[in-house]
Amino acid sequence: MTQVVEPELDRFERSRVDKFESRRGELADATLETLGELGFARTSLRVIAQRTAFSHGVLHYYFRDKVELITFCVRRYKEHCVTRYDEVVAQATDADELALMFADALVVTMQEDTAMHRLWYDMRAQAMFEPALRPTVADLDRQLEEMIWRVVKAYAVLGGRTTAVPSLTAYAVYDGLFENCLSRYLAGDEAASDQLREGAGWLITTVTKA
Amino acid sequence: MTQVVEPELDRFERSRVDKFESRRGELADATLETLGELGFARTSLRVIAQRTAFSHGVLHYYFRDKVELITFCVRRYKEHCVTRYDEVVAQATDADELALMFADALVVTMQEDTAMHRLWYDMRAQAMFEPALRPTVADLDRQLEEMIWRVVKAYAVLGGRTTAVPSLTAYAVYDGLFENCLSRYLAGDEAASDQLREGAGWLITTVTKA
DNA sequence: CCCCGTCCTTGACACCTGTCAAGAGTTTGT
DNA sequence: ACAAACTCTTGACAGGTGTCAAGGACGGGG
Repeated sequence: MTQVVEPELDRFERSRVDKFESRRGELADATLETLGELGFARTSLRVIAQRTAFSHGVLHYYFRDKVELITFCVRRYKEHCVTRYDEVVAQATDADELALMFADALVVTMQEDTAMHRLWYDMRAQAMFEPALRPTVADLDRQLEEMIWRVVKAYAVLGGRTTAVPSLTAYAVYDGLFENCLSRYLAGDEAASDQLREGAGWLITTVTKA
Repeated sequence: MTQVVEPELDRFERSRVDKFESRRGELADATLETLGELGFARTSLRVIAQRTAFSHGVLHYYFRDKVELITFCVRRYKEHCVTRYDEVVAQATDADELALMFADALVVTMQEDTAMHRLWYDMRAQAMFEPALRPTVADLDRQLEEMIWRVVKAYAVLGGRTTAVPSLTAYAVYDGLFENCLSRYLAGDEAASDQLREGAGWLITTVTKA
């Protein structure tokens, strides 16, 4: 009996859950888009809903409250960007090539995913005031640190070098460079991209040593 | 006639203006305190006034609107911190001493002026979304860059070295390190101070070269 | 003494926020 | 075809926001 009925229910249940999750994702994407454009403080549920085919009430059908919606969005965003440079690491055959490809990848993502990066820096700043955001931010920060560290280690291995600083420090300086350039890029500074490229190239030689 | 009356009026006018400016400063200090504690998004005029001896209406007597209040506060804050390390530069007699004193000064200000630094990072993130804030933030950013650059140049001169990167890059990496450590310090990470000290010591040797 | 300018309070305004209950509309199972 | 479950809309709520006009309190000059 259970062998016959349960799979039926499972399939059924799964499709229902899938649909639910799919709509959650749809709403989360609209939320991310709005957050990236307006920033944390200026984004309201009504404005988010305005960018979907639905009305503002639907957000409370799919998410308990604003906090759950936003944490869901951040986790979704995380998956998009936390392995961004892994294929660069995989493809590069020597240290110099890796350095160039990595610097280029940084520039490209700064130019293409500008709004999402800006949102990330906004969220991290908000986390300094709102302890509720800290676990999520700290988790994402750690993953970004590991991502940078994979690049640095790969560069060291390919170039026969060793790392010169802890991964935390390496991440911090790369992040500072990126944030600085992003800020200038947003303000219309044409030189920001080149500064990022050159800064990244210089950094990878200094966080490692012969 | 004019020689007699005008100075009287001037003195009179000056004392009136002085009182006005003094109260503006008083209100701005309360505003800064509140901003540092609550952050940009969560600070309202009523909460600010609650921290003074006055009611919320007084803010519109001394400031045209919220934007003028906040820009006034930021310029006031700027003066406090933009020459913070100049005496370190003046006192140090050799490169190693300068490096140690600078690193210590960074740690001390992170620990003592935590709220103000947090506010600064908040404001800079908000400026990415609000073009109205960008001129003020860009101006302060440039002054901070110059402040760091004075330290780096002094280190280079004392140690018989030359600078290895543009001042923009030097500032960006120092800033990234500081922001990262501040964030961890706020979250209660005991190691943040040491990480900042060591990171700063390492950085000053890498943004210069023999 | 009274008046007038300065300083500050009070109370209101229009608007926006997150939240949620009540109920439509739609799909699904029987 | 009927009923039940799911999906979504509507409208309201309590509270918060920046802003400003009206007016009270105070103090020095006529």
